[in-house]
Amino acid sequence: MAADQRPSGIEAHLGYWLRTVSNAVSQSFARKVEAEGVTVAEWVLLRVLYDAERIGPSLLAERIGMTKGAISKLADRLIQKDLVARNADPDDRRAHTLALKPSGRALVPKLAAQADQNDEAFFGVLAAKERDQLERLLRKIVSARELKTMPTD
Amino acid sequence: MAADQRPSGIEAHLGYWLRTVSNAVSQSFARKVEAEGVTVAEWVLLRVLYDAERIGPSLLAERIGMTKGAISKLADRLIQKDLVARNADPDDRRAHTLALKPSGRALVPKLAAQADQNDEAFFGVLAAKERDQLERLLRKIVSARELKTMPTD
DNA sequence: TATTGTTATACTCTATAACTATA
DNA sequence: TATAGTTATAGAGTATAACAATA
Repeated sequence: MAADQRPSGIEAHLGYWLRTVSNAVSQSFARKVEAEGVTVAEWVLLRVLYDAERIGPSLLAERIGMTKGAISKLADRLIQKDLVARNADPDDRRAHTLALKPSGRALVPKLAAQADQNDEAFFGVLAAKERDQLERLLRKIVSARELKTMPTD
Repeated sequence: MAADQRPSGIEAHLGYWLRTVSNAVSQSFARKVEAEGVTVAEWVLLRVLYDAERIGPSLLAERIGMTKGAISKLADRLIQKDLVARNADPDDRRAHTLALKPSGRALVPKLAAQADQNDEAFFGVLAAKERDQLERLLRKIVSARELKTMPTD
């Protein structure tokens, strides 16, 4: 115990390896979808809307793990790109919903294909069994901490 | 093959899980070291300097996986905080080196302890064997791609 | 008063590229 | 010309907090 007084190095932390790989994967994906004019965070939002049909910023924020303010800004950009529409909620006049426009809906499969490719490029070096392991371990951490990526507000 | 035409969802990608966990770990760490007045990137730089003694921005950039410009800005902040010193290189008058000041050297073990704590908080739910597995898988991806986190220039 | 959502502000991280000073 | 490093600019992502409208 007294033998090693040196502070633990960067590489001693799983968090470091995670950050290294995650940054590389996200940046590579960002470059891939840059041509379509969207960012990583925008892709996530678009993909969620694809399934959700229409959903309000608050619920969306909770689901994606962002603050309401961040969703607002993101939505603004996507609306400006004509990919998403912001609609009034007839029941609650404070509330709004977000939904894909046809151009946005058409874009999602293209982005999904690029996400598939990107995943393959990075995780293709792992055997199928190893990929399952990796996913299992990551999910285990997520569910243990009830992660939503970020504090929701 | 024709059965599933839906674009793959967010959760189908390992990159998504990686990003979720990585962001949470990094943000948690950022909050922890906020009290010491440093950021995650600054911690990495400080820790590398702790071992390297003195090293120039270019080599540093390559080692950490950042651009020279990013290192410059980071160094400026650390110098302003009196944690790091910038010294002229006697051999090549274009070159500089960076080195920890005593206050910076004293800070590293504290930060390392918090990094240890943070790692434990997230990865403590995994068994020792699982942690080894996770590290092995991440390292495998890193070495397969010769990752340096970011394009170096 | 509490809630929904927007807006304003600020800071980190990153990139690209222009620039300075050497070599 | 090439290299070491800085500086300038810009945009994404995030947070916090103030604010307006409505409940």
